[in-house]
Amino acid sequence: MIRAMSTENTAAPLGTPLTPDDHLILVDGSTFIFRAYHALPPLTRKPDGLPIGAVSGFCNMLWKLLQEGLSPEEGDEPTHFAVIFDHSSKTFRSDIYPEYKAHRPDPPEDLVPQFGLIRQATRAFSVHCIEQEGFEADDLIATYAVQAAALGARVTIASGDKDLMQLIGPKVKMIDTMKGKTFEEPDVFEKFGVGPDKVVEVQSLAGDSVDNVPGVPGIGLKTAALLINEFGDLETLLSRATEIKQNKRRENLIEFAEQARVSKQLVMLKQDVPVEIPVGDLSVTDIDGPKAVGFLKAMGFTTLTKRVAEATGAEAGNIEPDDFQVPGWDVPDHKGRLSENAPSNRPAAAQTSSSETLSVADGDLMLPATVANARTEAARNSVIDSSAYETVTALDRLKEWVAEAYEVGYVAFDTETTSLDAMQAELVGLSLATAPGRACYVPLGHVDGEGDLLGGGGLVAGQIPLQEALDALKPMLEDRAVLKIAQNLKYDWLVMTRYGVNIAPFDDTMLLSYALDAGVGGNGMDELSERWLGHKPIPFKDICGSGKSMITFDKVPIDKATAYAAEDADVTLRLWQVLKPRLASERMATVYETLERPMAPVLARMEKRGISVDRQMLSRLSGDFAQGMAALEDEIRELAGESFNIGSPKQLGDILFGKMGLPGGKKTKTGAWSTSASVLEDLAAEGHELPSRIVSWRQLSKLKSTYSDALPGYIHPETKRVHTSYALAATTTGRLSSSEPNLQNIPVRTEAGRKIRKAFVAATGHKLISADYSQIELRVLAHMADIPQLKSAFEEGLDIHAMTASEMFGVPIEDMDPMVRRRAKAINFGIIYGISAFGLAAQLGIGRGEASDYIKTYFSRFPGIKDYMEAVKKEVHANGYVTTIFGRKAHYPDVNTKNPSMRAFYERAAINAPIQGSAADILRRAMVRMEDRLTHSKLDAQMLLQVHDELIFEVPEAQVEATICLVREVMEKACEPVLQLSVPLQVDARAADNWDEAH
DNA sequence: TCTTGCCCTTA
DNA sequence: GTAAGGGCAAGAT
Repeated sequence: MIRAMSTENTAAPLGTPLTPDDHLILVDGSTFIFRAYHALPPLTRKPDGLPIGAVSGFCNMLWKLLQEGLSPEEGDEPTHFAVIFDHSSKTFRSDIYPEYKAHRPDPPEDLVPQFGLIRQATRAFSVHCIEQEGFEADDLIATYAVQAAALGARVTIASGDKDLMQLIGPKVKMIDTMKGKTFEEPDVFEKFGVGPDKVVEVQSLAGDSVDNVPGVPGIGLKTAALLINEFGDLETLLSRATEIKQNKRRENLIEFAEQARVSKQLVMLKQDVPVEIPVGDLSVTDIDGPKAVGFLKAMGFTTLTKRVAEATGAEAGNIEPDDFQVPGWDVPDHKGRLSENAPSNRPAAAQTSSSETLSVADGDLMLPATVANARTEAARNSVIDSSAYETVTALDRLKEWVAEAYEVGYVAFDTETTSLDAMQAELVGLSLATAPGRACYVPLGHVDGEGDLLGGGGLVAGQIPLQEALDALKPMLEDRAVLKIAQNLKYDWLVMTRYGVNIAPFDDTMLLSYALDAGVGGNGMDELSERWLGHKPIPFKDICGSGKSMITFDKVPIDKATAYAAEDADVTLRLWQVLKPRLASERMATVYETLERPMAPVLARMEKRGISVDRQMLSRLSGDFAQGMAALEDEIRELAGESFNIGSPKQLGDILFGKMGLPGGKKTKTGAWSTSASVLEDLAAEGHELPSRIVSWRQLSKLKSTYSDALPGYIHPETKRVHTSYALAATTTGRLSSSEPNLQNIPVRTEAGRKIRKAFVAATGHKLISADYSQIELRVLAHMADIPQLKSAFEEGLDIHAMTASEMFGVPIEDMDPMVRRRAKAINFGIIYGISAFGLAAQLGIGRGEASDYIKTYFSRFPGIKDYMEAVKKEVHANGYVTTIFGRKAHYPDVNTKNPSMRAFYERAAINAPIQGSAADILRRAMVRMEDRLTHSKLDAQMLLQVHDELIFEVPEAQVEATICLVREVMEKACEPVLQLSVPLQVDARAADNWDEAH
């Protein structure tokens, strides 16, 4: 219903003064225009080339305001309503201070022709459209607001401009419709530290860089509020400035007193504009349906036309579109010139470097940072309405969406399926978005909720047949002219490739976020949406439930599915608009384009291939482990004198440290005695039997539950292989992680553990090749910290730990005592981990003082390491992040905490990140190149797994030698050509029938 | 039924 | 001392 325009509304006759029963809404047109412009894709235009993105956004916002009003309370309908615009940029303020708003760039050229259209739109909606020469919209709003409030009427100002907050009072509130936020007196206090009556005083001191209001140098909002609260107002403060204690502040207040006074005149809104239209004349009138529809049709806003026609009862079919000329819009000329950049004419532009995309999308005149900031601002201010999406049930309609994707040049895309496991997931539907708020859901596989034995569970009627939909979508999804935008594309890529669709090219908002903000927070869609859009998307739980009662997406009613799924595409598109421009402005485009984006399809293919595991072997192992555990359990029961749950650290602690009275060592963080392996081993070394049995039992228990029992459950029913899932954006350093199952922690250290590894086997006629970097992190460290001894040791192929020991303790490398080498090895690892005496002592089982001495010795022998560590610490404290050799950033936002142990922790992490992260970058580079190199060499080897410094391939037996050779070359030259590492990279590679023997 | 703590596996 | 994922027990809900 159209409350504001309802015919029941008893509008006051013209000229009648307002009464306390009246409610005036004043819309700040300028705020609306700029937000509408930045919220929508820049290239939205009519077929004749006329840009109309801002007009569209404005109409939608105005309609929403008219339809919903401003407040949920009944009886708050406006009796008076107007949209106020700026007339021109020249006002009395530029006479006072020529620089006022002078540094503002001219409005973007594609916005200019839209100003007039937006005024027409306002009138088409039968809304008063107010502007007056010589005055800003703010002054008109101030005048009307003050007049109305003086008569006792309530006033609501719809704006995002904080300058208007000075008007807030008992009768006047402000609402930011984009943020859905209302501002009343307490909110002003929160923002300015003073009440509305003092806002002007504070602003005149603090100034405003956006409007070029100078203020007083060195005084910001906080200080200004402090001073005004102390002195009352600006004049009092200036006259008593000599009393200020802080030297600089006092001097500035005296020197810039006049500037502050000018600032006050600039920010103080004029409340006595001789308005041409009296406030009483702003009463609401009924909307003229046909008039509004005529305008909307002329603009080509089909959705809104339909809505307005429905709401007003206008017969849309019988109304001709308005026919009008836009002043200053020379159609042929602009069309011809702009079409160079028009999406339909740039098939190759879809996946370009981000700087090119920017210039195409936003005009050559805008700096990347300007675009990025504007997009961030616009995104935060936009509103997401998940009830406004379209459900596509007709093939023709789907084709129109596809056509729109071609027209725009990009489309946000998301799949809905029956499973989180991309290898098992069946397609249930997919969603598309071509502009913020413009999204749809295409249901394809929804079934009736009653999937019982009596039938039911059949496809819900009215869905496009799956194959027809895929046929309509496939060309677009594979076309290089359309950029596909997804959140975690690897998932959708895997699902779609199983339906014969190879998505390309693409952008991935999760990877954009990761390249820009690794370590800041999560990169999941819900979290990004809250962070960047201030919007919490519908939780998956609300749609499908959770736990045992969780339903698969195909059982979700289509209307609910549409709200959820289309919102995902909408949010993804909006996130892309915010994040993509930041690549250029923050110089992270290369990282994203070489280390992140290309990894998604590479990993997807690895996951799809999977690896073979020997189910029988694992089953036998489980039996063996169970036997071993049972034997140990008997012994343990005997030794403990009672039966208890060995898997419970709590019960074990009671037995060991309570009943048996053994000396407890470490405590856990909850204050309980630790029963960790190191504690138990210490007790065992003192001759206690029970702890050593526990250690053995735990080892078997771990191998059984985590590996031999669990792995067979991951064997895919059709491929008969195990398909892990790699997370590309889960670590702060740039490493991958693997889960379901985690194939990056398959045992290797113990004999029993290696039996698990033996169960990973090559297919018949094939071998597994394992190729791993030798000491890659120490090599990276030698390069980055520029340590001569380390570099020459690697150059000469020496045993690096022995060399370190020799350097530190002055012993010859030949016939070195293994204990001495072990100490040096621990120190080398410690360095990589951001060494502490505490940690080294724990590792080597020595005293803290001794460990500290080792570290001192190490630093004196390798002073470059110490310098490097200090430099990294300085960097992370100054910037909040550190970088790898290839420019990846790892953020540590909390590194400046005052908690000394937390601070030390973040510092160690920051020292480790460039080392671990650079090594991860090198692996990524090798992986991105590997497939092409294999193909070009006519090798059929398949990359299956990555374990941080190791790659596993499956290779036909006849190609083993050639493959090892090529793999080694690609890996060892992974830094080139952009970088020549100052140490050689060395790769060890072997082939065998199973992973254990290949390793 | 979900979350936290503990412990263990890898690089 | 760095970076991860996962199983199980026990406590929280």
